[in-house]
Amino acid sequence: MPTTPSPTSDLPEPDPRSAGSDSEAPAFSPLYQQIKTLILRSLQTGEWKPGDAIPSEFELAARYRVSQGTVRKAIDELATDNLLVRRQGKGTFVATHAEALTQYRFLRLLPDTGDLDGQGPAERRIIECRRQRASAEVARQLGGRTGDPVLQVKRVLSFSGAPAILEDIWLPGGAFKGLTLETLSDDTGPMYALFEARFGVRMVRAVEKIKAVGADADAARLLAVSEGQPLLSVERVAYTYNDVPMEWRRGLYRTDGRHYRNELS
Amino acid sequence: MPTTPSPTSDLPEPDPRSAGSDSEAPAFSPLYQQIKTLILRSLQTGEWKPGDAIPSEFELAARYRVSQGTVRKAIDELATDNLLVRRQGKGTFVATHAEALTQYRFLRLLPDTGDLDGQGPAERRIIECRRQRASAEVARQLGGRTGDPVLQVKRVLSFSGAPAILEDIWLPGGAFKGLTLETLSDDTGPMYALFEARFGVRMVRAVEKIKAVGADADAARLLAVSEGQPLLSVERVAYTYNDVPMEWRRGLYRTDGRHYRNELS
DNA sequence: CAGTGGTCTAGACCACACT
DNA sequence: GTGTGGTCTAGACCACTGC
Repeated sequence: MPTTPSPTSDLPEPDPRSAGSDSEAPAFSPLYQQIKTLILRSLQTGEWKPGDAIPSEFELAARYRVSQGTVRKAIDELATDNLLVRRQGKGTFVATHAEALTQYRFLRLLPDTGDLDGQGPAERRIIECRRQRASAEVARQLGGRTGDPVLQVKRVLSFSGAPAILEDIWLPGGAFKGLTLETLSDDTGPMYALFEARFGVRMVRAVEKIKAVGADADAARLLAVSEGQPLLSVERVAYTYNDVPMEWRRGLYRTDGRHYRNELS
Repeated sequence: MPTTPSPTSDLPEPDPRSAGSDSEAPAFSPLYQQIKTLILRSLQTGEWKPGDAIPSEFELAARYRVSQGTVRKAIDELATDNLLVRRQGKGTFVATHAEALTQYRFLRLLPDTGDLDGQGPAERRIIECRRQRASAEVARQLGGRTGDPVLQVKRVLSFSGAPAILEDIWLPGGAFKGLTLETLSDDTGPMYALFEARFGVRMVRAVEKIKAVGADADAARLLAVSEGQPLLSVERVAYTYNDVPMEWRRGLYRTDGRHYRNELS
């Protein structure tokens, strides 16, 4: 952490409270919301990277010229959104997929028996990894245009030797320059952790559409089931900061002996 | 709202701050957590019912002999858990399933096309409604004992005349005395709203296990699909306040033209 | 010990709803 | 206007971490 306090140029925004004139409709926004936006911007630009400690609440308060309590409220909300992690006595850190506790946070497939998590990390087998042009469908999901360069990865995940998940993954080519079959094969650990470490892309949020489908010939072969067997189809769009889509994937899950767990509230 | 301030007997707990003695390990718990527990208790006992306004923050502060800010923090957390709803200028209200915005909050089946919600309310057809003894499985899910009285409801939900969901629902008999086929048939609107209004049971949280299965003969007939067609199996345990299980249900969803939507974060 | 986040308070003022 | 929740501040003190 720098010991020198931030210069005032760190505060491009004028003090919103000075806009005390009774003008028209200034679209009131609470200070802490604005602070939240500023912190988000620093996350997005990579000023603070996943795993890093961000400046202390008092430092940020000085930098943004607000009280510590206001910074606190902003951080509170970012922490409940899982963008930041607070650790008492140590500091506040940028959340990451590279920690034991938050690993596989987006993988909801669990064994039916036993309350424990997913029987250790899965074995990965890459079926395909190639660069190509986005189809209309892929482009739409990734918020790009048909023909944009994209990277397709197809892989099978197995638990204790038994194939369980077949995934087709599309990534925007620009953000993942240099991602190759070797990069993926050499890596152990969650794919999203690799994305953070190598490409500075942190997945923050995802939306899934789930259906029951019958296995087609390809899926049946790769998942070692008979054609037509019911599989869970899980379509996911994953987003980085500020709701920018960065991945589209379709998974086919075998759910004999396993289930997709979801919590409603 | 009562105009008389609460007597001190409303505060059975001694002021936790007076425990200043350097005793062993007092299991430190923040004041606002304790307030949260007290509020939860009033929700559980029905002192404040779904839809009711709870006392203002200042009233509660006086009642619990803490500052308004501390009550606020307690309410904040209960509000983010969807147990309470804040409405600026009006008050804080006990959350309910009987409002347009929170209706069908636990029903995640949406049409594939169109971003709008579930094509209007579903048509309900009750197939079965009978009292019986809990099987070992049902008893385990409801936290009771084999042989306990339970109520089973079996029904089909249709959208625009097309059957989409087949549900088997088990409820603890004690809490739902007087629930009959007529009660269910006469009611329009969400089942969980009926539970609140008639039995004072508010569903707060639920856990679902999702699988892909093939339709059996019964399901095929009731959902108008061919036997073996892939269906989404959604097993749910729903809880009231304080994680008391109050419902176990298994749904079979047709997912041709619809999907189960889930958000990860 | 110093530095960090966590709790609690008290008071001022703003925004919104109702009457 | 009155009463509600919503924001912001300033300061005191507690709890945890690591030197």
